[in-house]
Amino acid sequence: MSEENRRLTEVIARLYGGQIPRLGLDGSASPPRPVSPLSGKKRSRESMETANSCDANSNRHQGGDADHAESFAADDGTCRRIKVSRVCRRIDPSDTSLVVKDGYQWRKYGQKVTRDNPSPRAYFRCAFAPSCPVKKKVQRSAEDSSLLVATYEGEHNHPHPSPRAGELRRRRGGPVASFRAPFPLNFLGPDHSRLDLHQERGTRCTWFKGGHPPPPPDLKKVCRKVASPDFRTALVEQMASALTSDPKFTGALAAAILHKLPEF
DNA sequence: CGCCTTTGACCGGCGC
DNA sequence: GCGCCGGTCAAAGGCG
Repeated sequence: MSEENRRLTEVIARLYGGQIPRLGLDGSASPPRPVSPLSGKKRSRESMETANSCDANSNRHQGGDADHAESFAADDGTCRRIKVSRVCRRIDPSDTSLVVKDGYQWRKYGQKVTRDNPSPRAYFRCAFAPSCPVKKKVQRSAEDSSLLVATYEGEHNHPHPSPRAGELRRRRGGPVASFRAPFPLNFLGPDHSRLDLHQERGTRCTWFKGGHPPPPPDLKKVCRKVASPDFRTALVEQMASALTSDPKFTGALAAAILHKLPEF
């Protein structure tokens, strides 16, 4: 039996060896492909080991904020394959939330303490589309508690929601919502006209000129103005200024930089 | 009120 | 056959 297992393992390794594509950090390099859902509740441990084969790679790059590796796991001995990818992120060791922000919406359906790691492993399903087969496991690295390892199984069968859309989506009551930015969302353009994005919920952003009540906005004009290099430069400068003048932001930035510095 | 998280129970594969 | 273990379910409580 074990001999047969060994031979099967070799066959699988030959079949899938060299077919592991590399993606960018956001995993967006390949278009979404339909993926067959896991048949039954479990996958074989052999498949899991295949999926985890990139561990060494991931841990080798702990200096970075995130690492990404990817593999395919065979399912039920058929030719169907499940895309498995891993993402490592460095987080605050005191942060126990087990949340890896990737732009998608996830619904937690379980948490378990595993044998090989004292920190709990959280199980998430994609909540953006009910039929989406993608699952995510998040667990702190056993060696480095400041390293969060997210394992993605399967591929999304829906377009990637914009990062903001993911955050904006309300917990209930429909897909549209407002969000509170950490800095004022009204900008002075190079000609001292003002774009005010800090509106009440349900209203569109409007364009102020000279601080007077706005005329009905001409959306095309607004878009042209926002797209102009002058306005974008002014926008970046004001955003940078707003961020750097916020003591909370500079404090967090300093802490993040200190965290990255090697210890001597 | 409805959605989300938590958490103990349960299920099924695997090794002995 | 039994126990271990990872993964999933689902009831209960929390929260906005």
